[in-house]
Amino acid sequence: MPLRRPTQRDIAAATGLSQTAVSLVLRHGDVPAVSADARARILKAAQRLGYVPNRIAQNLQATRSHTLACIVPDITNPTYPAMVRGFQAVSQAAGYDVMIFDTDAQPERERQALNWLLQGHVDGVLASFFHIAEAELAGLVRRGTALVLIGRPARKTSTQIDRLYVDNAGAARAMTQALIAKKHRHIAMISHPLGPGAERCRGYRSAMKDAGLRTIDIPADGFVQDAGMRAMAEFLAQRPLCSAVFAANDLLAIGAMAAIRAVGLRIPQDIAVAGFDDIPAAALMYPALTTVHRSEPAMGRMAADMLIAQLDAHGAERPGRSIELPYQLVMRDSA
Amino acid sequence: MPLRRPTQRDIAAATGLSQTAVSLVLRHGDVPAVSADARARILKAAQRLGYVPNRIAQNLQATRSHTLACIVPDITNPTYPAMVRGFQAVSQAAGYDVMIFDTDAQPERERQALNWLLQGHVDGVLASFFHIAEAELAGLVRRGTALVLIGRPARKTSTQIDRLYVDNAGAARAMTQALIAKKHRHIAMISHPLGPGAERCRGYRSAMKDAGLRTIDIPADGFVQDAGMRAMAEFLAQRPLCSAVFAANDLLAIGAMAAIRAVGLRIPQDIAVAGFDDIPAAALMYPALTTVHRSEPAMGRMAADMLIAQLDAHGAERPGRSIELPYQLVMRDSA
DNA sequence: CTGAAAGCGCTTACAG
DNA sequence: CTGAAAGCGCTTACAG
Repeated sequence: MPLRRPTQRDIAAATGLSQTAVSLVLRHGDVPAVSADARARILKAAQRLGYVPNRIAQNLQATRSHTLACIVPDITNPTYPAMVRGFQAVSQAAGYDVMIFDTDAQPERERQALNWLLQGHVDGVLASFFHIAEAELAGLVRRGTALVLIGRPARKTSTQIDRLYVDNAGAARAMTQALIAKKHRHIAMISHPLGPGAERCRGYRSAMKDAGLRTIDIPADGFVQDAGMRAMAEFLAQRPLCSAVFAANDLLAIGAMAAIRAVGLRIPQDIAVAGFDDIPAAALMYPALTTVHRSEPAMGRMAADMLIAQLDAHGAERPGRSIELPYQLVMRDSA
Repeated sequence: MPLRRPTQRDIAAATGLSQTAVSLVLRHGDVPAVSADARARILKAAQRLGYVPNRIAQNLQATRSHTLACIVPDITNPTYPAMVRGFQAVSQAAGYDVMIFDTDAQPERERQALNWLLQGHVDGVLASFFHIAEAELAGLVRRGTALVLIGRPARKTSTQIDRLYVDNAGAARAMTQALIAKKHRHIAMISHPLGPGAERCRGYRSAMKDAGLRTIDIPADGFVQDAGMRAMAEFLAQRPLCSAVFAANDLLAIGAMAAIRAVGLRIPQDIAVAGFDDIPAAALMYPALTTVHRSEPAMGRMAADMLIAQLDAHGAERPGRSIELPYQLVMRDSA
C-alpha cells in the first residue's frame, strides 16, 4: 500500500500507453483519438488502481476552484445553518463545493477570511461581514471572484457588488409599531451596534419617535444569548419603567427572557419580549417568542443562484443587483 | 483592470528578474540567493500589483491541501455547529482551512462526500457517517488521508481508524434508570435506527430489562423535530399507557413535547420527557428539557488535534485510537 | 548572486 | 489512432 494517490502516470506506466491517452479516456470516455482496445485497458487499470482524478490539479489547470464559500459571523446562531443549507443545495447541484468560514464577528477573523479569499480558494463567495468595508473588497472583485453580500443595501447605486438583504429598519419599525399597538409605551431595545443591529435600532427609533415615545437603549456586547441575559439583568437591576423589550435578534431575546424570569417577572404580563430572525427555537420557547421571520434557506438558495449567474457570465456583466427579501411579523405569546 | 490574478510571472516581467527569484523572495524573504536591491524591487512590484500567492498552485506543488473537512449529517441540528466551532478553532490555529459537508444523513449524499474526499480536496477529515461502512473508507486511508470517525467505537481493535465517541448505550441506560428512579414504569423511547439511535435504544432496553419493565418503541423517520412531533402524535392517538418518553436526541424530544401539548397533556405531570445532546435550546424550553450533556466543542477540538497529529506523523504511525468522551445527565424540569 | 530546469497532476492543442 | 509538448502557478534543487 503506497500511501500515495495513483495518478495518470501510474496508469500510463501500467498500460504502456501515454499519459495523454489516459487523460483523454478518463476525461472524455469514448474519444476517437484512442482505440477501443487502449481505452479498455486504461479503464481497467484505473479501476484496479483505484484512480480518482486529483481535483486540485484539475482546478489549477482550469484556473477555477469549482468551490463557493459562505462567510458567516456565527455558525452556532441557528439562523446561519439554515441559510447555509439552502446555499449548499443549489451550489452542489450546480457542481460547486461549499466551504464555510466562521468569523466569530471578529475584525481580525474577517480580515483572515478576506485574505483567504484572495488566495484563490473559491470562485465565489456569499459573505456576511460586520467589519470589512466595501472598499476592501475591490481587490477581490477585480480578480474575478463572484461576490454576494448579505445584510446591507447599496449605499450608492454605482457599486458593482450583488446584494441580498431584508429591510431591517422597516421590519424593526413594524415590530415596534406592533408593540405600540398593544398599548406598550415603555419599550426598550436590546441591541449591538454591529451587523444588522444598527439598522434594526434605526427602525425602532423611528417608530418610537413617530409615536412620541422615548427610546430606551439596552446595549449588549454581542448577538448571543449570554449577552442578552447580561444586558437585560443589568438593565433590570436599575428597576426601570419598561413594559416591553425588543431584541435585535432571537438569541438576545432568549437571553433576555431568562434574565426577566430570573428576577421573578412574568412574560408577557410584566414584560413583553420580541425578537428578530425566527430561529427554530423561537416557536418552542415558553412563552413562544414573537419575532420577525425571514426565509433563510431561500436567502441561501438565491445567493447561490446569483453567484453562479455571475460566474456563468464570465465577469462579462456585473450588474450590482440589490435584491430585497420579504419578512413577516410573527406574533406569538411573548408579546 | 485585468480580471486576472497577478502571478509571479507578472512580477518577474515587471522587475526584469526571473520568476525563480520572485518565488524565493516572496516565499522566504531575506534569502542570500537574491540581492537586497532585487528583493526590494520584487516586494515593491508585488505590493503594487496586489500579488497574493495562489494557494491552489502551492497546494498542488506541496501535494497537500492544508484543508480539513468536517462531514456532518445535519448542520441545522445545533449539536453540530457547536462541534464545528471547536474543530475550526484548532484547525485554523494550526494553519488548516476547514470545509463543512452536510450529508443530510442520506446514503447518496454520504457517497458523494466520500467521493469528494477521494478527489484529494482535504488532508484530513472528521466524519460522522450514518450509512458508509468502515470497509468503504479503506481507500481513503490507503492514500494517506487522515481520518477521525465520530460516534461508533471500534468493533475490532485491528482497525486503523481513530475514533471519538461517547458511550451512547451507557448514557441512554443511565438516563432510563434515572427515569425509573423517578417511579416511571411505562417509559417509551422515540428513536430512529440510524447513527447513534441504535446504541441509545440498546441502553434503554438494557435498563428496562434489568428493571423488569416492558419496552415501548416509538419509531421516528429522522432525527429532526418534525419527525419527533409526528411520531409522538401518532403514538398518543392510540391512547397508550405511558408516563415518560425518552427521545434519542433533543430535536426529537422537542418535537414530542409539542405533540404532547397539542393533545392537552401536561409535561411532566402527565408525561415526562427526556432528550439527548443538550443543545442550547434544551435549557430554554418550557419546561426545561432533561437531557444528556456532552461537550461538543471539546469533541471538535479533540478531533482536530487527532487529525493534525496523524498528519504530523506523516502516516508513520496510525494507531487507531478510540477515545471515549464523558457525558453527564442533566436533570431539568421536563422529567 | 542569478536564472534555467524539473516537477506537483492534470488538460488541451499540436505534430506525426 | 498515438504521443510529445506546453501550460495552469507555484517550489525547490541545480548549474552557472
